[in-house]
Amino acid sequence: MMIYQSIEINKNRLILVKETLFSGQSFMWNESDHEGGIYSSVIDGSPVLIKQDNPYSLSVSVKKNELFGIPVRRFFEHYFSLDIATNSLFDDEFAARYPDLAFRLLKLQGLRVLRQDPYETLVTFMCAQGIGMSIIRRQVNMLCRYFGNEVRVADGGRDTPLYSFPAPSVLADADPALLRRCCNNNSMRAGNIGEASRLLALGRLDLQALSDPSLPLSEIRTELTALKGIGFKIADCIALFGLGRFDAFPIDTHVEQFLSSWFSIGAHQKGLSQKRYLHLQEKAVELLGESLSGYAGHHLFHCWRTTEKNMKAF
DNA sequence: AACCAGGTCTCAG
DNA sequence: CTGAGACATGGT
Repeated sequence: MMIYQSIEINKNRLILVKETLFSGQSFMWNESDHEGGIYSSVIDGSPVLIKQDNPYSLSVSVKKNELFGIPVRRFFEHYFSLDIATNSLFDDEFAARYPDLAFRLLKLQGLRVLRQDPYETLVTFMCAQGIGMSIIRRQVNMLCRYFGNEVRVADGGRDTPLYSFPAPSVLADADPALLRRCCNNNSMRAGNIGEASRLLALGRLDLQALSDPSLPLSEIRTELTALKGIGFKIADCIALFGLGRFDAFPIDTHVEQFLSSWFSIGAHQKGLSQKRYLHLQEKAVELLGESLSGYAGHHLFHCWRTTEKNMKAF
């Protein structure tokens, strides 16, 4: 018997975005014109169905009363970061300086950055080096398929198998050849993910401790970049998407492009050295404000990809 | 057919 | 500290 919970959200238009669905494990809200989107995932070992009933509300189906010991409704309010006012990510000064952009961003007020599982986020972004979203998604899907646990869920009429994201101890002991296949045949990446998983399984690295909101971002970055395969960008992504640090501002190839194109930040050089990365980040935070720069940056990221690069929705 | 994808590491200068 | 090359493969 499925327990059916309903969540209503502000008066924003909201739709599930599939573009950022790396795995079926993680996703984001987005504005869109169609309704009725349905999304399935495995959270805390349980199959979860999330459905858009109308532009203003979602419904969540899950067999449990609680996820991670938190009542389901409250969990999803946290998961979808409903505590964040997405209509004030960009202030009046920003709107005055960039009126056209501010207008375009209005449509994205439904875009929500999720508070996702730290380990899942870490592995997912370790899979995201210099390749397209489709390959990233495939890697994470394969990791779940081969190393996660299967759960079944009634999706409308049919019975679809879902797979949980594997625990650190599982990837820590994974068969190297199979792990490499799941990592786009990149043995270096597979090795790095295995090594990071081993450190976590052994307790040498504690992502829970890194979730402490009082930690300075620089300290989080220092801890994460100590791992092979994690540089500034991925460390900041883990902080933003996996540690709930909406003040973390990752700079990838798209962000670098819009910083230059829209805001004339860092226009004259190319290549992202560590020094330049920190410089661009400082300028971006100056522009977007300290506390939610990463959240705002994600709105800009999405706006750039959809309205300037004309990339597909998923 | 090139070139770009949610980069990072290594190694030379 | 900076720059070039390797890593790998699907999309446009």
